Amino acid sequence: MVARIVDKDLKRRDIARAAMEVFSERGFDATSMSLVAGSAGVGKGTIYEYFDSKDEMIAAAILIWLEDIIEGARSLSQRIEDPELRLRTFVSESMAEFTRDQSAIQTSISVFQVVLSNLDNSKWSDPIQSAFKDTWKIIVQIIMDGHEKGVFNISDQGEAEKIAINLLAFLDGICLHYYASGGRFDLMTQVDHYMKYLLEETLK
Amino acid sequence: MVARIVDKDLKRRDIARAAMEVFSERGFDATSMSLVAGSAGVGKGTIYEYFDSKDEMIAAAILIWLEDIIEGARSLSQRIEDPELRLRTFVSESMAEFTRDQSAIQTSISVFQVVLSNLDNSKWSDPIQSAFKDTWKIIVQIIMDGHEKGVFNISDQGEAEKIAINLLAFLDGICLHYYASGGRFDLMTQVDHYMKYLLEETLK
DNA sequence: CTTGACACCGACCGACCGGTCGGTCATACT
DNA sequence: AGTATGACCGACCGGTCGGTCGGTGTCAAG
Repeated sequence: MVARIVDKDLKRRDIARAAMEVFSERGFDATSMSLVAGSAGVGKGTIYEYFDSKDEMIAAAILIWLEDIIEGARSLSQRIEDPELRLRTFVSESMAEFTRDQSAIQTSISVFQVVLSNLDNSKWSDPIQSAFKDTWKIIVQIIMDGHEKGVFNISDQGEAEKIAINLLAFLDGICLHYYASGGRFDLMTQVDHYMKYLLEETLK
Repeated sequence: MVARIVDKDLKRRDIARAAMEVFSERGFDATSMSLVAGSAGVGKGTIYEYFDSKDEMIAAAILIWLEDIIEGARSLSQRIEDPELRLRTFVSESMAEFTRDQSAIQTSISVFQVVLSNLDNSKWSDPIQSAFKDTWKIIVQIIMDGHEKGVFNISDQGEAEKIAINLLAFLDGICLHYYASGGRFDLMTQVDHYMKYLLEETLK
């Protein structure tokens, strides 16, 4: 009765991963589903066995991609006791993907494109927005933890939340500029510059 | 002999302005040329009397839009002697467009989409990149001027350049996050927070 | 071997879009 | 009035893309 059973969820992730790769190379709108199918090594029809539409697919792919990065950075930094080093680690680990190879930045550009262009369709963008919010919460948590340990000097949680927003904004902005400028400056130098003043001045 | 002569350049700007409005509402790829034509109150064919292609049009529209903002902020801030206030004014005036109404932010999202997705075609993105670079140069100039006047304390021009890159990255990033979050925080509060530490700590 | 459930596929379809082009209209010169 | 010219237009075309659907291969149970 039961024919061959494949791990639906695993295959979904495999296709999503391949899709992210092509989308990041050519951009969302410029990438056809046939191309995604070819890159994933499946037929176009098969994709629609695993995803409802092109939009749903890219949204799912982005979510998987984000979760991987955030979870990686979170789990790695959480093992560190010193709040200052923990914050540094979380930031540098979040950026590690981007310093390793250019294509990750192109991927994040696609993410922005999709999140921003499909904003009206909250069905897809809500989970992605909530992934961004998770990152924000982690940073606030790290700062508040450092505050309780007496390492970071801030007035209240509201201050920590503002700092976290600005840090995230800066990180996204610097990636964007790095990419838009064609890599004409050193990414990590700029991040270090920001972190230096954040840790040595703002949080002291 | 000579029939009716219209101001080609003026009309080009009018169409470009209308185009920017539609693109910012629906996104670049999702906006057809017919729609642009309708919004600009001209026929589709007429658009091609003033622009070579859809790409060329959005690139020109972006350039016009950027130049307006930068020139406005530059001319207004340049009349101010005090370097600190001049920098504050340049920043707040650059952001003024965005605080006035949401649609400007949507517009800037379109800008990013286009600049980033068409990067390989340097023909269109070069002038836009150079407009970004102009803004960067203005900020560096303001900081260096303040340094020479003994108001800003920095080590060298390299430091000023790093600060300018980070400031620009932050401004772009915060606009993006503001839009992506659906306006869930106060834009100018966050900008003030950044400027406060920039002026009171980093540049002191 | 037969059967049937299931994963998989790619030819096909209809909608849409960027760009063109032949023609119209208004103007201004003769 | 006649006519030349530039501005304007929208029906049309070639091509593309997201999504569908009927069919094929395969594996396991009977």
